[in-house]
Amino acid sequence: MCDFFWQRMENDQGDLTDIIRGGGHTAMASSSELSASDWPLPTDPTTFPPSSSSDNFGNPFPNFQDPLLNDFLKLPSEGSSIHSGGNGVLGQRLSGNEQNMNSSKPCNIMPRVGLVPMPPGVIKPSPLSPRAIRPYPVMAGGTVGPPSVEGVATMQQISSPRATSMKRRKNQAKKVICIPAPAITGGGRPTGEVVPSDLWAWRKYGQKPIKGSPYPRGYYRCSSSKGCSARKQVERSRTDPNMLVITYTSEHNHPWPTQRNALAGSTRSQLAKNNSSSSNKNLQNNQKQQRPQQQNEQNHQETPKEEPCKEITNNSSPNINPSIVKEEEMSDMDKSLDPPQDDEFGHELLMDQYKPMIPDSGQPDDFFADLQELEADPMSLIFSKEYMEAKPDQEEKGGSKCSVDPFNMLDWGVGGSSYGEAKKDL
DNA sequence: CGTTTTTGACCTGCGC
DNA sequence: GCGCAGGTCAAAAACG
Repeated sequence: MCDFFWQRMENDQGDLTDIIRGGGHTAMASSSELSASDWPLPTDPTTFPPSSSSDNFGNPFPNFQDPLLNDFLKLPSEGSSIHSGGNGVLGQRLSGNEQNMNSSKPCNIMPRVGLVPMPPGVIKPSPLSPRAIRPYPVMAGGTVGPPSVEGVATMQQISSPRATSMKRRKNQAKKVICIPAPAITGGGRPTGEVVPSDLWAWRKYGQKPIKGSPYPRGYYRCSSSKGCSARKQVERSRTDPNMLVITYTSEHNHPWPTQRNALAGSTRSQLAKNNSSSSNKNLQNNQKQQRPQQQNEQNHQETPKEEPCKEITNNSSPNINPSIVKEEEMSDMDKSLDPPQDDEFGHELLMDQYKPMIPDSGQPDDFFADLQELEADPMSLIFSKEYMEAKPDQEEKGGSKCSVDPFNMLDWGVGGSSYGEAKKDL
């Protein structure tokens, strides 16, 4: 399965632009605060080791091997990642991200994944941007740089990193993922701030309005590891606000979820959002000018990475249609792996798949245990919540198969979000 | 104290 | 060569 993907990657020399689209965006378009963590994004945690072959180099995510990821990246049933026909999304050029959105909404069970090859020969060099690395002396020398990233050293040796990075900027291998985005509610203004979180810790380092798009694009850098050059851009589809276009660039050069001790900043907004409604603290926060706008928005749509867990935890996820979820997993997860036989939400499945995959993550044994605990409810809960909110829309929209999609993501979500959550807690 | 988010400025690539 | 657009930097502010 993922093999296919990887193969393709190799074939294409990694110069791929992969577009993975989350299905049923419309459904997801709930007004709820979809937490970032709700979105399982590709993570290449586990195998991050330098094992990556040179072939993968061009591939921003050569190391992706974790089940979740694989699943995430898994190709449509046909297994043809590039097929442009199926979902309106597939086979479309990256440059036209948005265009992807335009196309009809995928209604098949595995519509979410679409892969688009980048022009061959484009990225052989290194997807890494020297510039990106610049801040990290360690890597700058090209000596300590992430072993897995061959190009890193190379890139770094280039003088005028910035210039270099720029040159490669456009040619840089990217992986584009389209997922249903939290709806912009309450006339919320497009901020592009709704960023799904994945297993990695991302730090936002910039935001820019994109011409032609009412939604700004957020630039995120992996903060899990200082030397990590992994980056991602998050923006809403101009054509379909309900869709989030996440573009991953470069790869993580460190073992997965390095502890994210820095909750300080990250949690801030989330908590604020969370509590904003109820706690005194919130009042304070609200009163504080601190990103008032954002908070407001976030309350509705933003990505409270941990929020979901906390708030939703209590809600059992009756709303989630297990069958749906399962279906999802069957379609995705299963394809690559054994049939999910897990709890209703397939948590176990994910967990199982995950654990083994994270050999040297350096995470404590109880790491997963904790994750599982966190995992148990949160995700499903989150989604359930989402689902509830989204449901109306779905029905309104005709209850097409897509309507169910919100949960198509569940399979990833379960893994991704929960892990993300867990990570944070760790 | 360490980290994140925000945001204006800077730099570069690209098209004309 | 110029201007635009995109990507990144870095300082300030805020949070736990």
